[in-house]
Amino acid sequence: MPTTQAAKDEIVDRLFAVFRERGFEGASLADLSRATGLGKSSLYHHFPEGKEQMAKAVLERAAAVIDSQILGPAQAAGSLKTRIRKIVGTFDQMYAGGTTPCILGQLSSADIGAEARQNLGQALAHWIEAIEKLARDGGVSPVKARHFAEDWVARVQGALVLQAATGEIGPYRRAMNALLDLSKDSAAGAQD
Amino acid sequence: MPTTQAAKDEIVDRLFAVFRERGFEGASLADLSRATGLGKSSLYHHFPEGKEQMAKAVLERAAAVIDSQILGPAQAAGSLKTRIRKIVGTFDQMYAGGTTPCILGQLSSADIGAEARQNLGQALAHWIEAIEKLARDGGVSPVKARHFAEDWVARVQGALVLQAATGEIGPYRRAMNALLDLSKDSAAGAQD
DNA sequence: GTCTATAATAGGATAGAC
DNA sequence: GTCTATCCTATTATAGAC
Repeated sequence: MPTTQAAKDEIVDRLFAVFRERGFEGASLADLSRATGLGKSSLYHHFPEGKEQMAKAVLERAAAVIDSQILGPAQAAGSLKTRIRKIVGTFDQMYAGGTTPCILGQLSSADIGAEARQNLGQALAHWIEAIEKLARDGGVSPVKARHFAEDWVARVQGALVLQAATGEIGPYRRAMNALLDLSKDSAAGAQD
Repeated sequence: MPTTQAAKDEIVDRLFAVFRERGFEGASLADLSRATGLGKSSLYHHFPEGKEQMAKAVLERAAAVIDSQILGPAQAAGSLKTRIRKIVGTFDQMYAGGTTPCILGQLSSADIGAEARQNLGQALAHWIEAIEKLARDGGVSPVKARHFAEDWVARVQGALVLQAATGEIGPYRRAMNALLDLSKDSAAGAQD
């Protein structure tokens, strides 16, 4: 593999952006070629199985980012408030303050193949796990923390849908605030 | 217009189902032709501007359904509890108990043209308005009712995204329960 | 590892008969 | 109002030179 990992990562990043904006069916090879600066044939050199393999790589990357930027920080040492602030900052970057779609939502109902679908599921599962950890550390009971996490992730996904449809970012902002509230709630500092 | 309105409605319903399951780019003319039982040329007879016009018709229908089945009942006479129960029942039908995508979410980031996009925005706006009314009748302050409504609609949209990705319907069910809770909350029967 | 060129096919759309 | 036949373009994908 003469190509450096960094160069490959760069390619995947560009593909990531296209799939995120246009979805799977909406992203043509011409789009992907333009975004990466590579000819179609070069794309097939890197991804012999075509678009499905590109989507798989993009979702692998998404899962890796969630593990390192969300789940990792959620489980790290430090005060709950500090961890949550860091994570909210990461979301704001990922979603450009709530103005950019989520790759997971965009590909959630597309024909991306079984392997890519598994990456998608894992990324979502780890995201939920991270929020669940934060809620538990905020003193929420195990069952409620699990539900809070699932519901909060749904809320973010939906907020991004509303943004795409109407341009409004209020729902996204309030979702982020609801996460920040975890460090202010209930019987102060229950577990942390 | 020799075609009966009922027949046209039937066609739009079939198109509706295809766009809902496959999205705009994912729905090919072949898919739409198969689902309606009409040849491509017949589809163009009904919708001379092609797919965009079909999407527009489908979203007009979605807006009409929301007006008559959600916003209407929300503003109707009757106890808050009864109205909410009826509306939740309608959602459960629309989304097959949370197992079917929402046409509004599916088309929210697609290239559907300005007119169709306006129908989409109106459908969402009326949906939010309906929930806002319910929240107000449940005794929630105006500002909070507005936020509750936007956030709840986002939550439902996101719950359907999660369902598509993972098959889980818990988030959808809990969202419906959160609406039902409006008639159980706070200073009993504040406004209703 | 990237390119130009070229298939091969699917997709959107139209013409014209019935 | 629907059909068959056809068109044209975009799209996915491959071959082979550099």
